[in-house]
Amino acid sequence: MNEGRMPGRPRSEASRQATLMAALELAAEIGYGRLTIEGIAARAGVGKQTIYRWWPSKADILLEAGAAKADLRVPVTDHGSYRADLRAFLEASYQMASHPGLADLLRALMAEAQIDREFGDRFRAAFLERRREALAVIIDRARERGDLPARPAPGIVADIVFGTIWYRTLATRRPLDADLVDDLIGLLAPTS
Amino acid sequence: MNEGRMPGRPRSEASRQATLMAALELAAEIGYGRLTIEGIAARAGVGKQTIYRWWPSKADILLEAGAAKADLRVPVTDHGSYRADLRAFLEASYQMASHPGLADLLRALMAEAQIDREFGDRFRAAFLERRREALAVIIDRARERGDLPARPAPGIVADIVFGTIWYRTLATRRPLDADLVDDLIGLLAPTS
Amino acid sequence: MNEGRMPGRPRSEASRQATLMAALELAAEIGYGRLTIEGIAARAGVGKQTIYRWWPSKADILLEAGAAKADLRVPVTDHGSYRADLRAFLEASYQMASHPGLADLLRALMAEAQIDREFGDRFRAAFLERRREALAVIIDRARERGDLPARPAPGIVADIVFGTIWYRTLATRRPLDADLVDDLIGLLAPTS
Amino acid sequence: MNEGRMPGRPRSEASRQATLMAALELAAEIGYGRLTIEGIAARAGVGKQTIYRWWPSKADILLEAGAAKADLRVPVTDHGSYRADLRAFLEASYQMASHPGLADLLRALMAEAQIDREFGDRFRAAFLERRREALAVIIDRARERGDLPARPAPGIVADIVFGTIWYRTLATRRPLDADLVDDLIGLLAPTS
DNA sequence: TGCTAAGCGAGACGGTACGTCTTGTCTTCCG
DNA sequence: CGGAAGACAAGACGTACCGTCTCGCTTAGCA
Repeated sequence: MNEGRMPGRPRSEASRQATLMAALELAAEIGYGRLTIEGIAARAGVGKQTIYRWWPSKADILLEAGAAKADLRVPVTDHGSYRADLRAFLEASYQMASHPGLADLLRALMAEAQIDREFGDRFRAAFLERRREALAVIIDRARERGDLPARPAPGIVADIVFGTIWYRTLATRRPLDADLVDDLIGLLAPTS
Repeated sequence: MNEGRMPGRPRSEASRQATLMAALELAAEIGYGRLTIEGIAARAGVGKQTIYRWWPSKADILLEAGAAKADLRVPVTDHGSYRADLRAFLEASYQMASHPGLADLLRALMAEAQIDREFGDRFRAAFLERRREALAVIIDRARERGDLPARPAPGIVADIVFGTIWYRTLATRRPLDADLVDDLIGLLAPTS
Repeated sequence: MNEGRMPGRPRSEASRQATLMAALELAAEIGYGRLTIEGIAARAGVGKQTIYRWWPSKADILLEAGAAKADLRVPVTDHGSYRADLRAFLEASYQMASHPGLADLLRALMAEAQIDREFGDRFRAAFLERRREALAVIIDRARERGDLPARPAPGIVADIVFGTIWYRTLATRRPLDADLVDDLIGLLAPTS
Repeated sequence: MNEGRMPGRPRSEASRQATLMAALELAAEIGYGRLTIEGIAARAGVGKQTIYRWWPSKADILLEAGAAKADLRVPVTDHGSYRADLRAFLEASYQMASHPGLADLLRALMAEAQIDREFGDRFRAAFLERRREALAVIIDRARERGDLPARPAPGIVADIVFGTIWYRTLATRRPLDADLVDDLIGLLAPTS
């Protein structure tokens, strides 16, 4: 649909990259709370209007920057059993949530999603739902194998898994650890 | 230690109440994102300085207002078994999270706790830790009864319980429901 | 040095004019003491920052507004004699000091010059010194004509002339009148 | 009518003195522009209300403090001639205006008199008119002696004398000096 | 000796204005 | 026409003082 050349000067990829980079750096240096559009524009050497033209809010800049930096796909390769698949998924997740810069970014985006409803919808679609879909692949595979416990229901497994990860990130600020992974697997994919 | 009268004009309880009330009302009407200290002061008929003198941020006003409104103690009365105690606790929690005004308030406070580190510490101490302590009472009672499963460890039970509740509140915006309560109990306090 | 176009949006002449006008009107209506930058901005339909960007204080706004309104050059045209030149100068001055709005403005600026040292320097340079220079032209001309009394010295003539005008304005609030003009001329430029 | 003792606790002379002293010291240290009633009360160890009970503005405190400190009567003792009386008066005046603390105080009070009309009336009555009356004594004595020039009229002499002194104080910030005294006497009380 | 009345230090109150910061829009010139 | 620069209107921020109002406590004269 986009193959026909657009009229006028094309969007500057350099400005886009500079903006995303500046937003990530500034957020890391001064924190999301003190992040401003003016600051990002100044750091990036970019006009403010250029930012307003392409992103609806500073949270959207970070969402795109985060998506670009850490391509957030989690491995859903087949490890032979639901239990092994789940362990791999959880360990990848806790790797991710343990990276301090990334954890700070996710905290800020989840916070903004509560305050700005419209960004919340975009964040859910662009991040939260993708993560649930990744887990859904594992669960579907287990169901086909006949490997999946009757309870809890698939959606509730996701609520428990992601709930625990997010609660650790947002409320206790302790990262996910190996003990918690073991306990979750013991509960959700028992051996017997 | 404080019973000796302080010198100077005593704090006005009327102003305190008016501020808390105004903050709750305005947050409900226009949302936390558009809430301002100026607006609260105007609605309450109170000087801005009076607010700044007693609360460090608008989130702290809402924290105190929420604590005053819904005295957040959850029932930890003894229902005879860990399973019954846990069910009562979860049902009370999901009652609370289902109250739309209260859920919005908690979302906003959890969001602010991510953005403002110092408020985060106060929020954790005044709300999150109290909730964990309530659950700890139930778990201790179960341990004394010999009613408590070996795994998961008590702290992790709390992470799973509160994680699931908060994830539903923050990420899916669907309240806790009876199915989820059943599944959680099935996992954490199995019958056999 | 400035002829090359500046980058960015140029200063809005409309905002500048509106600010000067609003300041003069408000000062006339409510008096200098009750004049506020917020009020000027509101009346002018201008952002506060636009005012702070271009003027260091409300007194400077009025100084510029006054300079713009009554272009304060006094006639120094040659009337043939020191006596006639001096009379013309004094009569123009007392015309000016008799205009009630202008007298109020000058009173306020002289007052502010006492309280704010830095504005005092600007006021001296932009107004008081210019007036002394105008009188100096008359005195120089008289000296060339051989028309100038030996005493008092030129600088002291200025102190006496302007001192009397300002004292009437500030201390007695009676404007300069014809009698005082006659007496000053009789003293400073006697006939014999 | 007031000689009968008032009921209630009498005014504290200690608080009055502390207030006047604190006002003078603070004005000298930080300048009239940054002087505040709160600051005076704090420095004096006095309640704000105690100040508001007795003085209508900070300028009135300084007016009373100045009057107390330098009792401002100028010598009007008879020196035998108008010329000698005038010289004594001018020299006493320029002594006064040369004292830097006092000059700053007078500048501030004259400035405030322009901005606050009601204080202006009090300042005129308590200070400016008294000074004119002192000069009037000298002029009356000269008239009785037959020593007084026909022109300028007595009131205009005062305008010229005080005008010159104040102009030097307010506009040029150079104190009155011996040359100016000589020239003024030469003009207003010529020898022949 | 106790009562009444006003002044006292302290400090919170409702407000106003400050000067700064940020937002999102606009207006210019350059490439 | 996209982009950098930067001025613009709007308005919230947190601070400083304002002038007023309670407090509990003197400190006097009057009973």
